[in-house]
Amino acid sequence: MPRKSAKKSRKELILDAAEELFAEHGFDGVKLRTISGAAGVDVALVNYHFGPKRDLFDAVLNRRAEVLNQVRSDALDVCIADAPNGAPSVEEIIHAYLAPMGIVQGSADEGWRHYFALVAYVNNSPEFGRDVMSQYFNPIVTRFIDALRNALPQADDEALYWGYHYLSGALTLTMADTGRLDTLSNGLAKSSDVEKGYAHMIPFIAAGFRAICAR
Amino acid sequence: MPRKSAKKSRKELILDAAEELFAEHGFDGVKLRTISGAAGVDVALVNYHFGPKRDLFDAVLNRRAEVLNQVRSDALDVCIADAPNGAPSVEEIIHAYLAPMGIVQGSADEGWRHYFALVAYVNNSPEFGRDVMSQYFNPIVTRFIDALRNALPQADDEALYWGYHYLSGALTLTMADTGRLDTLSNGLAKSSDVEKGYAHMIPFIAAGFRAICAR
DNA sequence: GTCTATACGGCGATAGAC
DNA sequence: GTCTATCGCCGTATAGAC
Repeated sequence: MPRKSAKKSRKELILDAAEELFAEHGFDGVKLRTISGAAGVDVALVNYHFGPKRDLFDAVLNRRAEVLNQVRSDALDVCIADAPNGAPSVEEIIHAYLAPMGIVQGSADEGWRHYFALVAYVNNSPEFGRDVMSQYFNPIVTRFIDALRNALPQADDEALYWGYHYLSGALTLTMADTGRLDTLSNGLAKSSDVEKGYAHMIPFIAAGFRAICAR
Repeated sequence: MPRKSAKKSRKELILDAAEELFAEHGFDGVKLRTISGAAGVDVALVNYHFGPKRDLFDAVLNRRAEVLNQVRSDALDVCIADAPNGAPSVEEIIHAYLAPMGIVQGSADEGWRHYFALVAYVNNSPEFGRDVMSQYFNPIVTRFIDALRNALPQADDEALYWGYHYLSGALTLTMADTGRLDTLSNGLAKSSDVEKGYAHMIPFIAAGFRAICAR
């Protein structure tokens, strides 16, 4: 078992290539031959390791989902533990929810950036959005909504869910990193500037939650 | 030329079918044969009317883009005209930006619902997000950002663009209507309930803009 | 257990004959 | 406008080499 930067197995190389290509072109926009070519392996090896194409797609999603959930869960634990009477502010909760995005900075691994773009694709997809997102992320999202409910005592539950929906949309468009923001703003705002994207997002979303959850 | 509900031309039937299928499965997820089958015409007729597949995709986007831009532009004009000293509030501007969504209610035409889902797909796509969205919507978006700048005098321009980015993400996920919100909330919030989705969105986004544009 | 060479049945978009 | 042909490539299966 490769502990640290041991040379990657071919199985991992396939996952890396699939991750990047699925994120950029979607499930149907990628041919298995393109993936195998990018990974430098034979086409048949993909089928050997993962079976049909759809199973490869799931394997890609699966690989980092657990890590992602753990990072978020830990961040939420910490912010609850640090808060007076265990009730962190809305800002602190949103900050914890965005914590995994810090991985993308500071890490030389491009894989996470591709993975987030893939999640953005999945989240907005009518084909996969409901089932796949629910399968991997519902438990952790529910934890965050519980924390938000606690921080906003007068919140109407329906408004809370809509608020999360807006947060989810804003976040995934940012993760998709399409470059449109750059074009629109003539380079003033850069969609690749994740740090700024997330920094502005915390007060923006927190204020939104307060606005619709006040009574 | 069919003025009102004259029977649809086969060209329009093809556009209708393509609109729905592209919205649901993305560009690569749809076969021309599926489109022609759904439209009840021969495959070759698609190529005859529109040329290659990509041109059909553009034709679908094009068809309603002008109407959409006009509706938004008119709504903005009205809200500027109605406002004291021509300076509408942030809420009023967001409301105008969401105006076209009213089309989807009150209209029996399912086409608009499919079109909005298609725009959601395009907006989040790394392949099309930058160029296609800019091509069709940059002018109108710039008008709205100008209005927002006017409503938020202390606004930093970069923050303004990020704010629009979050609005865009929240809106397109709502338009994508993936049904995830229903699953997540156990049916308490319904992603098909566009009226509620947009009603909450106005105060949510307006508060967000105020928060990051205050000094 | 890992991997490669090869093959195959099917269907993709498109163009040319009519 | 329509019908038919074409050519290439798609995902997948398998037999067998390391």
